[in-house]
Amino acid sequence: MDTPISIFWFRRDLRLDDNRGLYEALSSGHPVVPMFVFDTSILGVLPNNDHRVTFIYDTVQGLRDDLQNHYHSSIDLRYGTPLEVFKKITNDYEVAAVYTNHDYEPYAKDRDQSIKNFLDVKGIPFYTFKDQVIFEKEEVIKDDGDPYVVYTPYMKKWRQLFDREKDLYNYDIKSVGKNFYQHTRLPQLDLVDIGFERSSIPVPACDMASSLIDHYGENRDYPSLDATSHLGPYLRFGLVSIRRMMEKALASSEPTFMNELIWREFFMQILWHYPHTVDHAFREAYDAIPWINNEDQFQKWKEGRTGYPMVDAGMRQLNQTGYMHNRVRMIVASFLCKHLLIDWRWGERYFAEKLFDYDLASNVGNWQWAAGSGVDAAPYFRVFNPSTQMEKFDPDGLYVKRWVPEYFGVGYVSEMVDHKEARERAIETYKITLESYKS
DNA sequence: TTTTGAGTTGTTCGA
DNA sequence: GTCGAACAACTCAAA
Repeated sequence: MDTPISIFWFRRDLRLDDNRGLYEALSSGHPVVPMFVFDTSILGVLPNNDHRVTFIYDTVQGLRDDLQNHYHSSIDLRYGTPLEVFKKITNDYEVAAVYTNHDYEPYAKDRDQSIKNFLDVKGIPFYTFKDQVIFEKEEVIKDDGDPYVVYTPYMKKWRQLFDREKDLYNYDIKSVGKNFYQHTRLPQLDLVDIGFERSSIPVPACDMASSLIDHYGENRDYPSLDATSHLGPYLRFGLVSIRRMMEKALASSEPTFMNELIWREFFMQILWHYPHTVDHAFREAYDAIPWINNEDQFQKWKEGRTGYPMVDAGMRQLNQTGYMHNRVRMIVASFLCKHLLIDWRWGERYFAEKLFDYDLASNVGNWQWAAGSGVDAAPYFRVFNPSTQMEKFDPDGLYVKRWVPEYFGVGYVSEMVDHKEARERAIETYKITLESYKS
């Protein structure tokens, strides 16, 4: 084809509405070919019935339908490494420019740099935009230019900047939608074509009702109420826009929900500034902790057979649904790191395998928080008591009953470790490690 | 440079 | 059952 076109490359922004990079592409003059790459370097390590892949696949199909029905266009689906795909696609089309949105993870940064280098040689501009956060990279920093590593001052500065700028512009493509490349017939890719089969685990439905946000702070800690939004997967893959979510959060006088959105950006900027925290403690000394890393115990934790009902309920919910209530995530994480003295990276990797809303920055940030090794982390001597947590946050046992019914009947396993002993062992281990590290 | 106040989400113990 | 203090010490942010 010899008509010059622009490519819009979808990544973690799988929506047509209020998608900045897409809007910029459509406003640029050339017809826009939307494209998605099923990246073999990411897919290669996943089981062939991975539930996130099914979710992404269905979402992309939804985009395809919308493009067809509303814009007489389609989406160009590709399979391979991004570099292979760009080599091919620059032969298939006369590409005038490539548009996409910023992506901040270490892999994504390298990937985009290599694509930029490739396109540079061909003289094709590569335009990228901020879209998945309100503030990125170095936009929220201290007066001396350093990044924040404590949440509260970061949040205050974030809100200060937000109050001043409050840029919740809606990148509405209605007026430029005619600039999609007009082609309704592009080859279809089925799940089997990318080496996958359909997962039986459905994505949790998303709830952003104002009533939920208004009572977020008071209800969110009770897993049986299910009073959280399940927004995670939708934000993770960009089915919803952060600007629209922030608008909703802003409409409520209850600050807790918005704080959660700010935590997301806090951890993203931490990962941006300190990429080594992906597999190293933010606080160096904590890398010296002599983890016990008992494989059998790890297995019991994964399967939800620890003998602590709150821990087991959480792990079973995770295994069966790809989701775990936030309160319970803290409990199981604390249990793994402190009670079992198993390396937080093991837990982090397991969550990565299972969570629908898995996001590298948040997952690493929160696991390091639980382990005590991260930014603004829980102090090491703070050990969650899984029984007390159940009394406080699942007083009627409704959550536990749902996932661990035998706890109220017969056949429930006994506690794999004694709480008091495990707690003392954890505090002692941390204490000795940190003391010897100093000297 | 120095100082000061503060820091997501807890638990245990003793009064 | 309820309440407040101790836990243990450090680092960060900002004045």
